[in-house]
Amino acid sequence: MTNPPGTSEKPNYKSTLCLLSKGEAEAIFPQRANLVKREPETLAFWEDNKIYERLREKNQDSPRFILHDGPPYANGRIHIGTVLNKVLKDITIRSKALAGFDVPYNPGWDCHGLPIEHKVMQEVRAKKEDIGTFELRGRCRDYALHFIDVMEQDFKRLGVLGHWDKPYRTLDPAFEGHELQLFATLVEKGMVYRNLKPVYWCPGYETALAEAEVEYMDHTSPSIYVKFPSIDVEGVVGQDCGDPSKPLSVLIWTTTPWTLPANLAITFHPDFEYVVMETDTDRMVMARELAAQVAEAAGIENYTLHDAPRGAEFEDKKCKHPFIDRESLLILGDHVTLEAGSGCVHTAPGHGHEDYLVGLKYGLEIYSPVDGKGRFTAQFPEFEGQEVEAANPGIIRLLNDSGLLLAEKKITHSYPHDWREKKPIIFRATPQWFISLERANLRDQLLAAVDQVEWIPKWGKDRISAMLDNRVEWCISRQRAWGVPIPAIHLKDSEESILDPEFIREFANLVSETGVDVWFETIEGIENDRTARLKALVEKTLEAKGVSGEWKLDKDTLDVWFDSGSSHHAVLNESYGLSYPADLYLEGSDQHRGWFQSSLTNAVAIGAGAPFKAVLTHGFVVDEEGRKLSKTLGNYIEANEAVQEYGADILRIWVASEDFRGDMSVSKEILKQRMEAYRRFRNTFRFLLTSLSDFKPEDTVEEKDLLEIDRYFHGKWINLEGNLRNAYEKYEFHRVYHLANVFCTVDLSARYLDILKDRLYTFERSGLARRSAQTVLVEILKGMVQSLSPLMAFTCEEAWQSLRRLGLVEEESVVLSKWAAPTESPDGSLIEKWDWLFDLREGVNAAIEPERKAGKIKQSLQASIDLFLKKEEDFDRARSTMDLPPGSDLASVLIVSEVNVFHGDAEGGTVEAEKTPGVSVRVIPAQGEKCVRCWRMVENLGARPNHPDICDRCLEAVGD
RNA sequence: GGGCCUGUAGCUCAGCCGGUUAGAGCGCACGCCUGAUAAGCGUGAGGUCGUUGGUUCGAUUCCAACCAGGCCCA
Repeated sequence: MTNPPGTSEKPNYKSTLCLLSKGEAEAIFPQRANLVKREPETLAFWEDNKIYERLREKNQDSPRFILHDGPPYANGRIHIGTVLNKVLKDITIRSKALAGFDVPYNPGWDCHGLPIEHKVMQEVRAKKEDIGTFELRGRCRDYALHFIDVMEQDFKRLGVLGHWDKPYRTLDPAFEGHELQLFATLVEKGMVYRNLKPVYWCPGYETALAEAEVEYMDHTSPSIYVKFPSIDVEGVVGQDCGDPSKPLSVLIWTTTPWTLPANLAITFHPDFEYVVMETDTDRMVMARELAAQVAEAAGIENYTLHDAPRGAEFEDKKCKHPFIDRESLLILGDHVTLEAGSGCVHTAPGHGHEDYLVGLKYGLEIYSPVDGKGRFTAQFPEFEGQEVEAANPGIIRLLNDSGLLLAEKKITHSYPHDWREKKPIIFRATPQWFISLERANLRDQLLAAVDQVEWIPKWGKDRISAMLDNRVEWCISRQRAWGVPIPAIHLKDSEESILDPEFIREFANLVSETGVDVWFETIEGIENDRTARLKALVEKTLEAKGVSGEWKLDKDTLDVWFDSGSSHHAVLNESYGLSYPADLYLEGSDQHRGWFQSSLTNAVAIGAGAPFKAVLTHGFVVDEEGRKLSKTLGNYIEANEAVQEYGADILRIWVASEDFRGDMSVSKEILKQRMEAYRRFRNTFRFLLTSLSDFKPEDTVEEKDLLEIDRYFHGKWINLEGNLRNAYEKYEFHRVYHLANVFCTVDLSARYLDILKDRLYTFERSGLARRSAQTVLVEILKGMVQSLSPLMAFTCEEAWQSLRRLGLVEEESVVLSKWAAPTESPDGSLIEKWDWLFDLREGVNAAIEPERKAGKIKQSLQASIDLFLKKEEDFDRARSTMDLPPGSDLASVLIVSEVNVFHGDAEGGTVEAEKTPGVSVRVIPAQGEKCVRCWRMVENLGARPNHPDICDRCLEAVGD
């Protein structure tokens, strides 16, 4: 190369370098991600080429890994929490595929239940329409199907692989059929029973209300203190409790006098201190802390308080009901508070939730002498037919007449109202269906099953065990329209509902065939083929039982947790090409109460054992301060907006980067940081790809011939890959992210690649040194792209396609690739030596810095380094590295022009290297002239007259 | 109020069975380069390890209480 005629500038030899133009580099792998545009293209590539289906086919003979999808509720677009969950599942699927498993994944949807019914009802009411259950269900179905569609698109956009063409949905006839078959088995085994339970009840509509249909509003009620005369409380309070001639009673407080007829007990707190308040006429038991309040409310001025035992001592004593010939049992409960009342709580198990629970514990009757219209029944004859609210004054009068009313006031407080009519509602015991944890040893079986499962993290086991320990029963019936019916037959002249296993099984078959709507059609008197079949089934069943007469079908539906809790039965079978049990359930930690428990209960109850071998839970998405996300707090991140703004890969990286066992923070700031990390990964891929543009598999250099530094970085990669696989194996995805990030940033970008630039650009194109580097770079790049593909699914596919165009990989998609058998672990002493050299390099860089600040040196290539090494072994290592072939020699590693090493103490002008004790560094400006081609300072430039400005090494590369 | 969980630099994470000046990457500041360039390199400043007690010769690491937050119940 010579100067072009007429110029006086030195030639720059740039065209002799192995450098790509910007355009060439862009063609290989664009620098800018443009994820929002490019990701859909990658998606189309996967879909058009049926990559997931081919993955299944390719691995069909491999061991299976079944991740059973917990069905999200189909009532809206995805949110950041759903993103978290689905991405974790996809990372799992993709990493298991890399590990060689066959990974079937059928996404599911939970379709029934109140939120949808609610939403549809609102629309119906807004239009003032009048529709029946059947019509309502049709609209609910449309609603669910619409959102399944929307969510499917959202999930796919995140890059989630799976059988989107064969999802499972709890509204599918096949699903409902399986669910009812499972239910039949439970009935057969005698696990299902009927009992009373108080629910919110709207007397106006004569219907049960869900909690979401209840609004709390101010309401004025009577506030009364009532004396329950002692039967045997005397024995507990002892002799020194005032004048024994005064009657002793237990004092209760209530704002619903009408529930007194249903009183069966009085609840004490086991740990509170109680007293006997002695007045001029009475002795009354109450909590010490509330005594003054009671006295004030009752206008009592003269009284004495006598110590009584703590609450626990009162257990099992009895009082007389104030106006019914019945006993009231004294019992204990932690729900008693000191906020108001007397500390002795009027307990009517048929009219309150906590009363119910404590009643169950003590085996009390769930008693409720109130009918569906909110009127007293014949069980309370004095007031039969009266509406309960209207009966309050009468009951108060009754108390007053018997002298058991201590005080009466009015109180305005928050009280449940019907959300439609805004009328006060009541709590009333109604017949419900239950699965008992007590029967057939179910609880013990559940706990034993829990023991067989791997809970990740481990505390999941404690959490679910504690819940099972405390759970008495599972109420599986709901008075709703949008659900799977409980197939019970009701005889007109009977209180009973019949659950017949045979009938349920045949009904289930009918459902699998024609859908569950037939039940509701029959209730509404619609006549068609299927309702005729159902009616015939009912008749046949009744006949077989020897019963006759008019019948009706019950209107109750199954709890939606029963739906999703049946998914193992409906999905993990041949119809989906799956098998039982699943290897993994992966959901948020709230599902210990929800899906994990309902699935486990249903599975164990039918004798199938736990439906999962392992259960993995993740935390919830919160903001940077650890607070929950909310639109009103302004910390809300809209999932689809984030995908549009940053791209799915950024969200995927975010999911991977945080430890999901705790809560996961998200904010714009955090996503921006993930974007920075993404850029680093992307630029590294790009640098590697462009450095390999002239490399062919046949250029591969054998391991033994690799330059030493190349062997070192190859070894570092092998170690890292092992660690990455291990992290995936343990579901520690955040370790994958952090390990890869550090490797990319430190080992590659700051060290290896920076050092390699000289070799890749200036050395002879097909010489051993350059090919040696490329050999290792291919390995690292392929491995990185593969191992990071579960995280950055889109970008890694993009990089894989670039590798394919360069002829460096075979498989059509990174999804179809597999991890190779683990490579032999690298030479430990080599690693140790070079780790030390890189520590030394930090000392050298630190020593150069002041020179740079002083303006004596700009690029490190302008420096010459003297190293003083005290230890002989250190000296030997440095010395031998100095003499390694170009590219692997110490000067190349330090990116300086010259290195001299000395054995012994430091001389003047040196800096101690911090990380390598016993080594001192002196930095001096390198002598000689700058080679215009490789930019090193060299003393013997111009060995050949026609190339006066380049060094010997460059001469070789340039040839002539 | 109860069960389970979380709390290390601005952010995301490491810190094994308690033991020398608590680490990393990002971000930030300053500087270099212009042959990864809407890139790359170097150096540096940031932490009373949620708080308070206790155990110990010694605690971020063990125990207790408390505070803040999360999930599930109530």
